[in-house]
Amino acid sequence: MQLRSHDHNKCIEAAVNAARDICHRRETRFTPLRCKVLELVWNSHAPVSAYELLDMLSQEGRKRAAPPTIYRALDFLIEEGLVHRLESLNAFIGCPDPAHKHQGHFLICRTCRTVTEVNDKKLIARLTKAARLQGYSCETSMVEIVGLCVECQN
Amino acid sequence: MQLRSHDHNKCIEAAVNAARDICHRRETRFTPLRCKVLELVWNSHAPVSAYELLDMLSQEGRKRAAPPTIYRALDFLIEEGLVHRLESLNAFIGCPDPAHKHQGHFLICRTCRTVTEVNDKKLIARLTKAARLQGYSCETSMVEIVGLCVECQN
DNA sequence: TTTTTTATGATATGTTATATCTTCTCTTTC
DNA sequence: GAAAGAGAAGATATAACATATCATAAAAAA
Ligand SMILES: [Zn+2]
Ligand SMILES: [Zn+2]
Ligand SMILES: [Zn+2]
Ligand SMILES: [Zn+2]
Repeated sequence: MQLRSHDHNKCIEAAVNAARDICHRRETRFTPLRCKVLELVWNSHAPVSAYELLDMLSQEGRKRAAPPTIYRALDFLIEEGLVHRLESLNAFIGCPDPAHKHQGHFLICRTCRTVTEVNDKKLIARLTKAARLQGYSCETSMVEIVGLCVECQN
Repeated sequence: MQLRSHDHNKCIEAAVNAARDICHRRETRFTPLRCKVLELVWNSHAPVSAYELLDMLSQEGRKRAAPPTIYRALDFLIEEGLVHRLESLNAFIGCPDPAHKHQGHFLICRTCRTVTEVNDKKLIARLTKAARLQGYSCETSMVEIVGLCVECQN
């Protein structure tokens, strides 16, 4: 999914609506703070750090929040599969397909920082196999591929 | 490569000898400090953090070193492919095959913390393909798989 | 030897994340 | 509706991870 020009408000709205729906079905609490943080995460298709989110939250008219505020909200959103953490960037990004829980795998453009989530069955199969060949089980897998996106290759 | 009982001094010695050799061929400087840090990284087959290395270094009779000391040594060792960084653990581990530079992929046991490096051709091929399917190039890839090692499955 | 380069030491600070205790809010029970 | 309980958010402090910058030392080059 590339950025190009698109109505990003729709992206945000869709993400929030999906989240509300999912949490309602699971009977977990999609509170105003958690909703606000999810919106902020979805401010762009680029990953955002916890402290950037804190700054954004402060500029929303609220009084300055402390780090635990944002980390707790992120913990919830990650637990519900609404947000993923990018280990190599210490940053967070909204999941475009939160309905079914999964471990996200990511393509990161080193130039424009756009991140695309992939869900490649054959890749997952190969990860499992590579582990099994060494006698390991594969419970979760973190995959972050850095390269150039379509746009930046030109 | 599993741990079980083995003569770990041989592991350390082999790693240091290989490093000395590689740096000599490349005409890069395998200084006493860098050698010491490599030895400390190889103290076990589990990942070790930068600050743990600092503590270990202090207990070697040297006066307390400052963080840049260890980070600079690690930067060198990583650049030379002698050590890899585990992004999801903020930790470092010795490379068992430093002769040929490569991006390491890792199996991490969530119980005993043992880490095994894998170099799976088919996995690398699939990572490249998954990226290309989205129009991305694949320059480097971080793969960290968490599960249980052979020992811990029993 | 003098100059230049590279490595290390030292100090300060920046960035990311968590522990802990308190307060608030909402729900349940009486 | 009041009391009790559970979960969320606020507040404060601190831990854990990492880098910028300038000074000094050691090694290599001229
Ligand atoms: Zn968008
Ligand atoms: Zn996802
Ligand atoms: Zn060993
Ligand atoms: Zn390796």
